Amino acid sequence: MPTIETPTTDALEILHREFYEGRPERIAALEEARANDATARKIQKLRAKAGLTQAQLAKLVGTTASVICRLEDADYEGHSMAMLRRIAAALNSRVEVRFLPLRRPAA
Amino acid sequence: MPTIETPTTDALEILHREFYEGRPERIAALEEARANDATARKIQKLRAKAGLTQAQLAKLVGTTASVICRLEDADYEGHSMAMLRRIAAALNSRVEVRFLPLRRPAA
DNA sequence: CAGTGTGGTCGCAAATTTGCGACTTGTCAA
DNA sequence: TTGACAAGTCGCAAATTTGCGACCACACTG
Repeated sequence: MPTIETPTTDALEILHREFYEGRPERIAALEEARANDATARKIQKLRAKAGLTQAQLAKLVGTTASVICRLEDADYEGHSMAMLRRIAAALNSRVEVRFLPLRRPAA
Repeated sequence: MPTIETPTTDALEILHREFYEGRPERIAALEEARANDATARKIQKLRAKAGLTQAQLAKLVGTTASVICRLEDADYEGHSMAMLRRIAAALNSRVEVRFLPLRRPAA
């Protein structure tokens, strides 16, 4: 156990230092989890904004509620552009993907 | 054949009026083709910017050149977030997806 | 010409996602 | 409590994507 010298009020920051710092593989996994969660919530938000239940959106998209539920699960790793586009189309939107420079972990 | 009254210099616009106007299904297909093409070119551009050949990027990503080639094909319809993220990670980037209001076909 | 490097196509097995029904949980109201 | 509804979980077959080798076309260079 390393001596902790920097006082911290943020438990998350401690965790970050403990498990991720200097470990690119873990950082990639973190980034991936973050991206999946972000996608899931965007779908959920878009559906909520349209005032639809999962079942209603499912019908619009041409699938079932359990599928929508899966897409809105933060731990789901299988997002495909095809499905995202179907969701978007049903909600009168379109999907845009962007490649951005890697967000630098707070110094 | 409808009489064309509005003079046009843009063949693409004529095509658009002929085949897509008022046909939501076709418009969706168009949007999809557009999105696939855009994604393909973003990958290509990102790779070019990094100064890599398809084979080199493939090695970084952990796959083969033919796979990269396929991803850069404008007609490829199978883009997945998982693969896009692998590409991004190899090129020190991250992927962001956004749902945008449907672009209104030019009035 | 032969040799090499880059981009591209095709086919097929392996891995992954989608489709969907069955079932559980939680909430709200009669 | 019962009924109804929204959300969520699980398992499995079907569909789709990925992995990868073999092969073609081109351009360039010795």
